[in-house]
Amino acid sequence: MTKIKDIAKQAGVSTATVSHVLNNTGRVGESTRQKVLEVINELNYKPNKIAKSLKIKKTSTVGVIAEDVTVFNTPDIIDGINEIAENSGLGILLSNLRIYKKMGIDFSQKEHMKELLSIAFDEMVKNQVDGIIYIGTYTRDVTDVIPANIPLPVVYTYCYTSNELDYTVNYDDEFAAYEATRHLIDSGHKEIALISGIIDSIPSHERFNGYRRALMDYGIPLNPSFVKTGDWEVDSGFILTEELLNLAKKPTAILALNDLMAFGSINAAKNRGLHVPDDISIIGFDNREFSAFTTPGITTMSIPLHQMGEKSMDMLKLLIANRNIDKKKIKLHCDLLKRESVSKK
Amino acid sequence: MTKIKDIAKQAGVSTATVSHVLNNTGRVGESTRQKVLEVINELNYKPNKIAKSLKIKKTSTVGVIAEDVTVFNTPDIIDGINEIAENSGLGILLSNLRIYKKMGIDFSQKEHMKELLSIAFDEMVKNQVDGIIYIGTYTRDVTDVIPANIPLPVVYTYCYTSNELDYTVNYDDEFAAYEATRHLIDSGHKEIALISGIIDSIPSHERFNGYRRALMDYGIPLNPSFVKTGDWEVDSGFILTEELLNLAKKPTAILALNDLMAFGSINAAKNRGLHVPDDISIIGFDNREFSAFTTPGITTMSIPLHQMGEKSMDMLKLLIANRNIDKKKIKLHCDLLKRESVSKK
DNA sequence: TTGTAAGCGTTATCAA
DNA sequence: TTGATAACGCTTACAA
Repeated sequence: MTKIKDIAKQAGVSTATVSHVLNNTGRVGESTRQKVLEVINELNYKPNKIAKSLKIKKTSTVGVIAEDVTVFNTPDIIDGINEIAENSGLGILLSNLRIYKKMGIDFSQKEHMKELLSIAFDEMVKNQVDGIIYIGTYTRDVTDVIPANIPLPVVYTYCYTSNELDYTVNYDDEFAAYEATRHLIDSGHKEIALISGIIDSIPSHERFNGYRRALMDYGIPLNPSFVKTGDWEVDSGFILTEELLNLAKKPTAILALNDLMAFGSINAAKNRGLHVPDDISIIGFDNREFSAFTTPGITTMSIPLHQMGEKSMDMLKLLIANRNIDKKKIKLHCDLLKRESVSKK
Repeated sequence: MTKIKDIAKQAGVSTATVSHVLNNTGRVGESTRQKVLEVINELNYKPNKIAKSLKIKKTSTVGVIAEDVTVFNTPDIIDGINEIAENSGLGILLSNLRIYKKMGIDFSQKEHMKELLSIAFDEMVKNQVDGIIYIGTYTRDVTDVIPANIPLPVVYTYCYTSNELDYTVNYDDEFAAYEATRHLIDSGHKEIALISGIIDSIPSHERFNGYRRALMDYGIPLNPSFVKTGDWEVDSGFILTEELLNLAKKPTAILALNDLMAFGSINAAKNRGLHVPDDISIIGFDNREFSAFTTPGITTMSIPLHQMGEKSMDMLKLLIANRNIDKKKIKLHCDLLKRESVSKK
């Protein structure tokens, strides 16, 4: 591999001079610069970033620790990170924990998880990355599972931390659910049921609050028998919708807190001979790719994944540059994506 | 940041000794080893891999250049790469070209593309990765767009190269189409139409061959009016299926060469009042996530993405270790995934 | 078994 | 405007 010394020799200058033309550190005569550039080109020289990093104590690469790249939210977040990184000359060192593959969504294996995270963060430190972005797979509190004393700036996205000093980028669950509910109300619905995810999850909680607040704002009493608790999976959407449809007073619309359950919900309605949305409107959450392909297509809340990646990277850049950050916790808005599963009442 | 020198001083030994216990380079007394380990732990020392890499001229990280991480095939391939890398202590430096975002599937912008690739590969070289895996977004020949003289081992996956010295990992399009067609034949169909992708694409070509060979093997004459050329998008599946259904002699089954067109095809059939699969069977290709959520679920050929990642990484490891490789071109088999869009005739 | 010291390819200080 | 050289943190002869 050709190195700076070779260039220097060939061009008849010192390594210092070569380094200066390479980095535009100024103070080098035009003719010398031309000569050096020429030789660099001729020998097809590529500067060794490892050596440079060692010297300047900065790698210009950021670590991205993803709990699982195969989960639907992750690729778009990474894409957003990339968009900013690319424009800033930053590289991405990717660590894929493969958590979903290794332990499903059973986050109770805290010790195992702690171990994995500890290794992943250590690896980033050893590789001297300038900062780290952590991408969760399900929005939840990761505080008791992340290592203590990480000697680098970290931004957490698609997950929370209970430390108010941590930097996080998320979307606004409460507001999104409010908007979803409001869309149903705007469409003339008053009997609006809710199919929630597992009860002790942050999104379930927040989204329920949004649902309730929307009903209140529009003077619609919350009917407890309209609130069902599922487990985020298709089957629970199906089963709970059947329960809802067995009620003496049936809902005219259902807010399912994710697209998977919305899909189950649609199937249950169809199964009862009901037409969606003519007989009953159903709205989902997440804007999973498949929700454009169901019959009918699912009206849903779209999570700003790409933007979450961008914001995370923006934040991390500021942290790396040691600049002041006004807001440590960012919440982005979701967009209502209208398809065919909701109609006017 | 604490370094080897600090450990040495604190433990009262030389840096050489510390290095030896760190790397198990043997020849160090048990009591000294214990003492050193103790100090390392106490000072929470993390070896600087940059310095190490510079010295040993090996980074133990591989570069992954993905044309677009948001395209459906890429995350699973990366996951496969990761599984092997993780077990081998290899890091992943990720370069996301974002090609789909930047130029759609218009691969005619060769010059722009060449430029992007040249930068990406150069960046990997500068970062001294030990080898590179290139992940395409659509199976095609990338020969005239990849840089010349890459001074590192490279494995190409989900794309081809016309250089017989290059290493590639792909799936067997011809065989997969053969299997798909055979499944239709096994189900009693004889009037089997084909909706192909754009004509000058490798998968279209190969899959057509598989379709033809299956018909031949089972003594079914190929009916030219049953062969339609689409563009991989939903709409073309819809339109071409309408054409097929307007034929005097209609097919009883359709092989759509991707799930998107299969979806369009199903919609066209439904639109004509036909029931899928009772009136007409439709089989897709790719096993996109959404194909489990359509009505009916799409029977399709599942691409071994994860395994492609694994094989690519296996191959790259051998190349890095300078070991002999018997097969430069690997083709993996796809699996038939039965859902509800095909029935016995 | 342990220590000394050169060197990996850069950058940057200081002197010329 | 240019060059000589120490230093970044580690590994690894080689010597003790």
